[in-house]
Amino acid sequence: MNRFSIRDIENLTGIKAHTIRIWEQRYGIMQARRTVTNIRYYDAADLKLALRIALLNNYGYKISRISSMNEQEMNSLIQKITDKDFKLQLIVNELLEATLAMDTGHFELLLNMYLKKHGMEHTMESLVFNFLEKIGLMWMTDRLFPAQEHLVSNIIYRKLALAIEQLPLQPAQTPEILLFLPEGEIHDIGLQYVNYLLLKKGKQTIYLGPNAPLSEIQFVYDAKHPKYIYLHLTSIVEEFDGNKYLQQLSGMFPDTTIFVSGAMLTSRKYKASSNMRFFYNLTEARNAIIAL
DNA sequence: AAGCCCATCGGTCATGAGCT
DNA sequence: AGCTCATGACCGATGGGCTT
Repeated sequence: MNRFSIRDIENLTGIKAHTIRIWEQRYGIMQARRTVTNIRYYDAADLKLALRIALLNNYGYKISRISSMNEQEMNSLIQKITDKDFKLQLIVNELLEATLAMDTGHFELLLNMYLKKHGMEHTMESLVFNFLEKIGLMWMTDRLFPAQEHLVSNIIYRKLALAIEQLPLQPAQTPEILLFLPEGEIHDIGLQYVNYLLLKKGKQTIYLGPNAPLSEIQFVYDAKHPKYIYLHLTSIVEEFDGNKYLQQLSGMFPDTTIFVSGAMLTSRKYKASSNMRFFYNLTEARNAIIAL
């Protein structure tokens, strides 16, 4: 945990592992410590530096130039660059560093600054999802303590809840869309964000949230008769038979259009029933759902 | 301007060893 | 056994600088 392999660094920075080895060899940067069996490993401080180097390198700085800089030079150079994408990546990196350091104060400060400047939608779509993608990568490979992930996702969740709270109350009408995550799926920031967008558009929603068993869906459905159902599948648990689950769901609510999103749907074994619409990423799903 | 040389960068391949 | 990692050799693309 919080100890990274060269592959982790590759995934998080986008620099190929071999290139990292070559840079280390040729320029002496990103020096790794080694296990007793000579395998490279990196800590949070190494990752922080690697992210900076990757950022500058992507921006066009030659590695020979970067490797000749000391930390202060690098920092002042980074501060000078005003390119939008560069700034965004920089903040994503800072969020990542704050997460590893469990510096919730700094994390919230960064998030608040961005929210104030860009608003909820832009913050979620460009900053938060970008950040969550990297966090997800670390989470899936056990590079992050669950507590570290929880601390920061709670902050994001709180911002969303506050934004929802501040929306004007809608007059009661037929609920249009039921949102939930299946049992075992606990990461509902994306779902809550879709909920926020729908509410903002004046749609009625029923938000069942994460970890919702089918019996509960049935119960709520019978009482509220939503026009649409939306669910997102994030993490694939070994025991979870997605196809069987989706077929079951489709059979339970044959007259309701069911929207499903999640990267796992790209696998060929998943087939959408006639009342089901698949979306391979959250952005597509979001756009389709708010257009309802 | 065109041609050439050379350094730099980053990619592939082969090989041997570690990991699960 | 099959994947992952480390290393070295080599190769092609690029670009700066120099000569013709």
